[in-house]
Amino acid sequence: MESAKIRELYLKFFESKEHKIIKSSSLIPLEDPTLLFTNAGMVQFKKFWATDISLPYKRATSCQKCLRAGGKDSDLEKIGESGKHHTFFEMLGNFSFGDYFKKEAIEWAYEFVIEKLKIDQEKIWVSYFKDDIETKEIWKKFLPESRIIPLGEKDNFWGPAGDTGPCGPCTEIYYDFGKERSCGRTDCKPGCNCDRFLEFWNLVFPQYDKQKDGSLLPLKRRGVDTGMGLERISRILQEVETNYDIDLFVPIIKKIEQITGFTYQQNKRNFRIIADHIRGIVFAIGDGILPSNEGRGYVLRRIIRRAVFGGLDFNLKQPFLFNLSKVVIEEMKDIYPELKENGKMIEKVIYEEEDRFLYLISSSRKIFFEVVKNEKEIKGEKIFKLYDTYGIPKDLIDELSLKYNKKPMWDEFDKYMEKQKELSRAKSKIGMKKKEILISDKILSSEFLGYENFSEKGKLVGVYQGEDNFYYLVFDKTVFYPEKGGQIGDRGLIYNDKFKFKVVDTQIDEKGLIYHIGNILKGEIDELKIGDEFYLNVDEEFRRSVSINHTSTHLLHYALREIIGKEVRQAGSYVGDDKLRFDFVCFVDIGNEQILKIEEMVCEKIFEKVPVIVEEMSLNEAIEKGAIALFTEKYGEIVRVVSTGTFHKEVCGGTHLKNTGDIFLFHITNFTTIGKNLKRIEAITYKKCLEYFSKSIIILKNITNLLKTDQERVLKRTEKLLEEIEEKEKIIEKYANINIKKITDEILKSPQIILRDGKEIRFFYHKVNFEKKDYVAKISDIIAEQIKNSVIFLIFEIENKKQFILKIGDAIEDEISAIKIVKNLSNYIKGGGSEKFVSGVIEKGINFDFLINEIRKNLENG
RNA sequence: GGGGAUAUAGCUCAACGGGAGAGCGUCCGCCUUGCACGCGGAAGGUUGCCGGUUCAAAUCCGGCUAUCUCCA
Repeated sequence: MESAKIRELYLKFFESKEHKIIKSSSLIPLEDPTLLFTNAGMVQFKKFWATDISLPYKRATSCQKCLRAGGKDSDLEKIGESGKHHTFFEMLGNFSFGDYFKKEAIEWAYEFVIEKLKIDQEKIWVSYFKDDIETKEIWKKFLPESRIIPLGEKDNFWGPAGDTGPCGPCTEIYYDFGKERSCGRTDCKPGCNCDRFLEFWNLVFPQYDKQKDGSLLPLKRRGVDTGMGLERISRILQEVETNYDIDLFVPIIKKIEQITGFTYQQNKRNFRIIADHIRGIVFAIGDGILPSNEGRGYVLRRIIRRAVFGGLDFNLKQPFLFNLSKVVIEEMKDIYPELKENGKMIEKVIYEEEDRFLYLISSSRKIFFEVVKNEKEIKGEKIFKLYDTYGIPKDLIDELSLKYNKKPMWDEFDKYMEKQKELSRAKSKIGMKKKEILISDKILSSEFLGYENFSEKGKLVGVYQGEDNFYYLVFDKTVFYPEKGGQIGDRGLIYNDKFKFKVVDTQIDEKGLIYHIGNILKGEIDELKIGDEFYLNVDEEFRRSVSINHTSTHLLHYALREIIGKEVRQAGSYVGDDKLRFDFVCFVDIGNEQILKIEEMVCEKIFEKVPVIVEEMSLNEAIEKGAIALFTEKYGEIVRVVSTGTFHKEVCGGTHLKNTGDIFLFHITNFTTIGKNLKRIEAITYKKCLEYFSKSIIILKNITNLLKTDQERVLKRTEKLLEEIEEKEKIIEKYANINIKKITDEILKSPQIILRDGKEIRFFYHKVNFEKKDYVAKISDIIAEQIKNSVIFLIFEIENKKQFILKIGDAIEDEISAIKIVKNLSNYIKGGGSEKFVSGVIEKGINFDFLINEIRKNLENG
């Protein structure tokens, strides 16, 4: 039976049992910051069990794309050896939220397996959590007790996905490949690590809610959460050896064979790694993840690198992985249309990342030798440096070591690795230290009321003092917007009749506490009490400037997508009161004309006076309505959608204007490329624009006045002037050279002859009138060139500092060291340089003739 | 979020705290029927940004920004 058929049968079967078919959610878990990737079908439904929000449906079924590559249940390292693990896979599941429970779940599962998949009843075994007798009793209706196996917590107590959330006992369904595949032990049964039994469906009965401290609370709504790996069940039904032999993998494997010229049979491990990873890569990029050096992007980068590394054995020496993406997209595009939409981008991203990694590998050899030099045994510290700093893969270190007969000390390496892990764990938890001064026993999150109001009364719930000596005040309610989503924190005043506090910044922590950071203008910190009431007043002008810039940022985002293309992806932004900055990923070149066009389009939308409307809705609804969601910040259950007219919708927590007309003016001040495929636009608005324009105009006027011309001709005039300056500089250079020659000739006339060990030295000294060290140095060069046994001492003055140059001719450089002379005379002159050339400064009040005499003494004896 | 590394000419990179360089590329000239090669010459730099130490900073110190990399 084809995989596609199984997928369809499954969803249809549960639809017939009154389940709603729900689309697979993104690999980025939108509502769960504890989770790196969506790693199970239940992720998008988690909230339906844990909270009591209203349910859109009580039963659901889905085919969910999943990635297990980072975090606690990473399968990344297992890929290749076994034929049953994947980083990317599809999970079929049916779910109940406070509706049906164990009985129906098991009955339907049995029905589906026997009736629809037509699996022989004799082949079915199941396991259950040892304390869950209820489940055992239900299974006894279908299967003999000998094939119903109790297992412990490790195998049959599931969850949670991430650190917290729903979890509970589960029951697993196994396929029996027969005694001949057994390990032979008499107690061989499901849960045994041999090849006889393969688990293919896990039915979880969530009934607990795991808390951050590890305790289990009863779930608001108990339910059912099942997961059947599509690849595994396909393997069983298609009667093939491993997951990699099923119809979903055959085209990929074939394509790899075609590209590499090797066969799957020759190199199963690498083929599996590549085939598995390319699917994960394509789907991850398809969901908007890009390779980077942190977070999800970094995991993606590692997957791509592992795949490329697997391909190195085939001697391809050039990117190949990107060619495979087409196969995956072609195979999956009907079920996951986002792949087709992003097809070209996916290919390009993979190609560039491959190219980058191949470059890293080719430069690794050089780095390797630079670090290990002649050592036979490579110390752990050095291996660690190769791995940690330069990112050379462990396998490659082994390979290079073997080839050049060196021994890496991996035991030592592990110690360094362990140290690094501990350090990261420990440090990342601390952050900025704040000393508690007062704190309410009831820690609640601060309520933000500042979208509509600029002023509000609030009760004090916490006081801290930071390392920066600012005080941090927390209130139950506030109108101060904390820094998030690129928008900077509010400023303003907090006061009552005894106390006045100036807020210079506002921040929020992961619990949702909002800190008002600043210093005391009136009153004493000791007099504050929990529960004291204060007036909280945001600086309205400041807030307005920030809001102008935030709404402008949305317009800029819109214009970029219109003019450059929908594929531009926001990478970060800064929204301040003085300016705005917008970073974005973009694969094409952008010219100055396009920047002008973007600016024009933003201005147009300002002049059109378009209303800006803020609505609240669920995230799914927002996405369905076409709102852009960035996921750089944690979104709550309900999100704010900011619509600018009818043409732009964005999920955004920031503060905005009511109408784009209130921006008045918008001007792009800077456009730069800040990294590969990463560009940045900086812009100003309204008052800053006016300031900027009038300043520019005044400057321009002053320039035209100075150049005695008008605006039209000022550019040409300037160009001409620059040309003239260049010409004149050449003339100056020429005359300087003439002058230099003249002075040089002058100096050459009067050498002092000094005898040193019977050898003649010609000593030249002079005060010269140049204010450029280069010229003075040139004089000494010419003299030294002509008189090989010369010592030249020249002094000159720059900015009231008496400076000198001391130069030694080639013929006597072995006997006389300029640097040594300067050292001997360190009471009078300071400086340094080489043996042949020294420059420096003469101490105040030192007589020239005296100095000459001292140098002469050095030349004679020193 | 934490650690390590890097930032110099259009590109790849040099330069013990002392007068900013090489190779490739670009432009001009020569050679050649033309191309490639070869020869000669020239242009090209705020040494990422800001501050500090010093007589003197590409170099040392601090901060910022960006990139690479490992970890969480």
